Amino acid sequence: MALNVCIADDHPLFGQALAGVLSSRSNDFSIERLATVPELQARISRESGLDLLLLDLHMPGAVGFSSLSWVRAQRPRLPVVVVSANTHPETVRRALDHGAAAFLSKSTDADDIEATVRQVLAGERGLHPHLTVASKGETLAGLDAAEAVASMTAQQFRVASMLVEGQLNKQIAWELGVKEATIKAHLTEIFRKLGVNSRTQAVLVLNKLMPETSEDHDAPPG
Amino acid sequence: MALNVCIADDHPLFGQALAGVLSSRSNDFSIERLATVPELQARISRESGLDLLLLDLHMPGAVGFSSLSWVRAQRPRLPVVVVSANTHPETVRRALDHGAAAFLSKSTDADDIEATVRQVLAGERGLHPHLTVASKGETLAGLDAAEAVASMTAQQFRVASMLVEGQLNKQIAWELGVKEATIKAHLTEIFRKLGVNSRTQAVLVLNKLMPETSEDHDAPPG
DNA sequence: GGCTAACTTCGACTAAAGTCGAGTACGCAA
DNA sequence: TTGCGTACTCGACTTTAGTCGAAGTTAGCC
Repeated sequence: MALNVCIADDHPLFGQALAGVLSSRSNDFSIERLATVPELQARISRESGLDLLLLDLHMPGAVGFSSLSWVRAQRPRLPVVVVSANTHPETVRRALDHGAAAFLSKSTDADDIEATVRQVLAGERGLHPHLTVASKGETLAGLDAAEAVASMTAQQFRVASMLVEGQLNKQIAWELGVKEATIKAHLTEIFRKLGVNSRTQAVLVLNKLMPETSEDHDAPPG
Repeated sequence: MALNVCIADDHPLFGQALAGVLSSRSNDFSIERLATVPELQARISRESGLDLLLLDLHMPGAVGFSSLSWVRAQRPRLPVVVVSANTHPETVRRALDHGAAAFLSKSTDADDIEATVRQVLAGERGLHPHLTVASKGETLAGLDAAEAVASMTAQQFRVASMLVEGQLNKQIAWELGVKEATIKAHLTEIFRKLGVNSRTQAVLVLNKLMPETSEDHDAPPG
């Protein structure tokens, strides 16, 4: 008996390649393809024995994990493999939190894709070994840097602002009227809050939140 | 005589599909594929008559438009078609600013891909009608840095790429198989080309030129 | 007053970054 | 061949960055 696999992806070439990988390796697979969220909704509502869904998170009409959440609610027993180009650990974790059976990077090669699909069809729930998942605790690595900035004291914020302007500790110390050792101590604390361990990494994180702070360093966060 | 087309994309399935589209429609195409920036650097440095390069912006080792800038500097007469899943008008405009001959969305279907490739090979420089370009309102300060990046040697480029990932000199040295002193010497030269005098400032300049791969567009389910 | 907690400051020390000069290797032109 | 330029490499040295422990300050609280 054939296994019914549905591929939901709006990239024609990729979807076709994905279908090709599966169909070329076995006659077991009966494959259908969808390219939009409305199509997906119609298909899922129809309830005709799907065995597996390969779901792209970024289809037209989909926002974040909305399509995954919806499918999981409609068909709790239908295994869903999320396929995404974004393999950020946080994204992977959230996909699994939302009930994905597995997570495939779009960079995965044919062999690994087939292996993952077969594992999921066999009832296994696992992660591709190449991927990493952010634990719920270490979320500060991502955009939650904003939280870190918000937790800074006024003086730390000033130091951070001058840091992302590329100033030396010596210059920052002069402007704030303290010794260089003091700036270093502030920076150590800033690094801790940002979850980094070097000035370079801190600059990279902060630069996303503070693209260009002007001359004014007197505005600590609320 | 065959047309030598090089596909640089780290997604095995997509790259394969792309190659399939071209080779299945004509015998004119001689196609090679690369999956990483180092491979690309080696191939471009080798100089053996390529007619067209299809370049994915988000390959491992590439940050932003760095790979495009570098290729354009090395081979000004080699037409480069940028292939990207990110079709934001600003991204499209900057790709063209950096010398891309055309811009293809990864959602483009086979017919349009073939048409675009043939147009570019025929010497035309145009944009896929489905795409829009951001108006040239803001002149990116990054274009100065783009020049600097373009003037970098292959090794300097590798060092710069790892620099903007927040790696220590020690780590960069280990990955490139040289002593830390060598990395420091490269960095001194990189700083000179960028017109800065510290690692922090270099990161800030390079980070504008390389606006970082879109990390996370996801929102919690609502 | 005595106590706690958060913020700030700093010195001494270790680690990393950055500069300078020099040596090697390769291609290229006279 | 010799000579020249470029890219790459490295060691020795100076400067900057970063950690750790500790102390002064302020405010609130019993």
